[in-house]
Amino acid sequence: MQITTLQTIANLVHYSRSTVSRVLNDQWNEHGISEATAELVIAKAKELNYIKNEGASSLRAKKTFTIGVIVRDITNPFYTQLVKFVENALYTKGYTVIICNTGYDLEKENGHINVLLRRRVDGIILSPNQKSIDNISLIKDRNVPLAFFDCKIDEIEADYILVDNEAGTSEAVNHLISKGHKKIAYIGGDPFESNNRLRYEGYKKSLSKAALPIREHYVKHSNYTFKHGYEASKELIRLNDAPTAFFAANNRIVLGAYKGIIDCGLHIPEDVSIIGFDDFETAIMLPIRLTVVCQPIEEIALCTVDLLLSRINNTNTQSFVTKILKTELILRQSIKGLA
Amino acid sequence: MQITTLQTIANLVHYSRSTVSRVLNDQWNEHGISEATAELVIAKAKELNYIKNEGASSLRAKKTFTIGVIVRDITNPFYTQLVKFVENALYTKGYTVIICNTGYDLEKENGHINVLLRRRVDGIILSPNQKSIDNISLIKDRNVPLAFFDCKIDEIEADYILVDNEAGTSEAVNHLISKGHKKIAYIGGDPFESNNRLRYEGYKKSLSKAALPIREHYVKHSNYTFKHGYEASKELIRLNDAPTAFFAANNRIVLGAYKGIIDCGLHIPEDVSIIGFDDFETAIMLPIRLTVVCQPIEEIALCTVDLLLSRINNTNTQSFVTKILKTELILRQSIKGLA
DNA sequence: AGATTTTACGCAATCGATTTAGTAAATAAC
DNA sequence: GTTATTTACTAAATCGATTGCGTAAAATCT
Repeated sequence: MQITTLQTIANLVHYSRSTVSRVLNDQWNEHGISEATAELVIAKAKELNYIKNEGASSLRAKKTFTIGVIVRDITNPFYTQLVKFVENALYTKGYTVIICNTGYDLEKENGHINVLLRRRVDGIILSPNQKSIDNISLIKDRNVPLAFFDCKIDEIEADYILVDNEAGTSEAVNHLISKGHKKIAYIGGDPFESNNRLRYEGYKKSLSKAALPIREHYVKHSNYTFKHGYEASKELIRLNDAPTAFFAANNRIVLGAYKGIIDCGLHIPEDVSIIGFDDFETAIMLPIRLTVVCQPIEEIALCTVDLLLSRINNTNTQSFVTKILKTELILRQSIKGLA
Repeated sequence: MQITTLQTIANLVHYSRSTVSRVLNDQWNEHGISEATAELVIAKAKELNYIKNEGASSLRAKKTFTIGVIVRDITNPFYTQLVKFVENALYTKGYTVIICNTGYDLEKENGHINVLLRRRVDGIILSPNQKSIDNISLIKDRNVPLAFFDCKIDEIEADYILVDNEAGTSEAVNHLISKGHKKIAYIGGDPFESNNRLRYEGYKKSLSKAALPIREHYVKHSNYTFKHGYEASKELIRLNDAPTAFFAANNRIVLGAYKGIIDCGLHIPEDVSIIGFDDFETAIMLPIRLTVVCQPIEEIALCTVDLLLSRINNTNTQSFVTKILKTELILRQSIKGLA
């Protein structure tokens, strides 16, 4: 049993491929094809259960209606959500998405990028990484439309959709200060990553503005992991002048810190207040619901998709854009006011 | 600036497309092409930064090295994990994955399936749904290799990779019974879904075996949501003869029930014991770590991929297979022994 | 030297859909 | 009764890579 092609239909209705193609693409009126012919073709196509071969179309059209989305850890709920919204938005616009999970592995990132290029995707969305520079240049060299979200790489000029990390963190730390906290720790991620640097800037600015000292031993950079949050919080708690509040730079760290605090036998927020960057399901599931800085994930996704599509369709001719979205402070239960 | 094709290279090195193709596919020795020619071609390809157009290859080869994976809710960590492992396994085998999230929307499922068929994917992996039957027949009608995981649909003969829901639940309920519980509630999902039916069977069998009555008001079927877990647990707690232990049929329900118990002012496990189906990150993040029935997610993913690829490559000629994997009971803190 | 084999390639069809540039036949206009 | 126009299509090139079949030229054999 052969697969039905345009030719199959053409042979059976005794018209040419061209005619069949035009009918099935709803262009028959514009090409002087009689309604009777059109109906015949459509009926035959339905009868044979014809499904167009997108690959063949793409080859001819030099457009695949496919977008690659590369994230580092799809199991991180921040990315899961992002991917979900991106997929949905692109689906609505008629695009198919190839989601690539690199697991922080540069080799795999490289492999995925090569696959996407071989498949001639119309564009790529990427949450970049300092170390990805070489991989990214593979894309830029090919002039494949590219949009970054989540994180900025200073060395690379491109379209970025970001959130205001500095202002978001400042708002969080200001909130802690307004609640009477003076000893505030910063448990951060990768010290070379732009998000972390900006969040740290926000932290420092808020402290300075309130004339509070920035104490180095209250600052724990390392990486965005549960483990780091866990260990850092334990170390901080053991200090003689232990901080009364923790700012945690992402969803993983905040969970680790939460657990670290509990495991030390302390209570949140009575003994230690905690606030995290990123909102996520578990944050409201914890017995003490976490106060967090929430990123507008859906908005990030939609903006990124819009921007990328505008590049693909050449409707946007301005030079590179960096769009910075606002975060939202969500007050819940993990912060206590000090007397 | 034109994209480099085989023709571009052929023109520059003054050999035919065939020769260039053979060289770049490492078939030059088998076709009597001299090493000098091969080297020249390879050098020129590198110089021009040639990247093969997979679409064109696919068209010719009638094989796309693409697999569609359809899940209902990619933000459910169970599916996120599954998708991650599937993607990784297929990546290793040279396949690209198109992940489709339907959000429990049959229209969207239909749309996604049509996209996958138009793209001539080599196979589809699907977590099915009673109501998906019509959509699934679109795939079966086309003879596209298909593997199901997670859930069985009795009406459809196909390859299934499942877990032993009945035994897993039985083990969980037996554990509760062994800890002295006699009043055990079942908070379930969709009563028409095979997983839920089997889990319920396991529940009933364990009770019967222990000569415990099956009390209807202890059984709350509805759907696999947080909300259902939350509400059901509250209703159960309000009963005069409230159960001492809850079995929750998935990761969402168990979280809802957990929250419901806490919100009623009760303590886990002192006042109520709870056990859930599915392990997930939050389960160990909760202050009382949840005892759960763990599904072997990676194994499910690998088995499904292996089975699907064996169908695609025709190395497996046996008729439909249903593979049932074992679950594992993970004892943590949410179950208390009754005196 | 002539026959045979080996070396080193090329031609052209093919995959399936799209599109430009036509053409034959019917109808209308003058 | 011509010419112009409209109607209703078609042929063939194209997208880029692959492959079965074929062949010229060089090398080897007898």
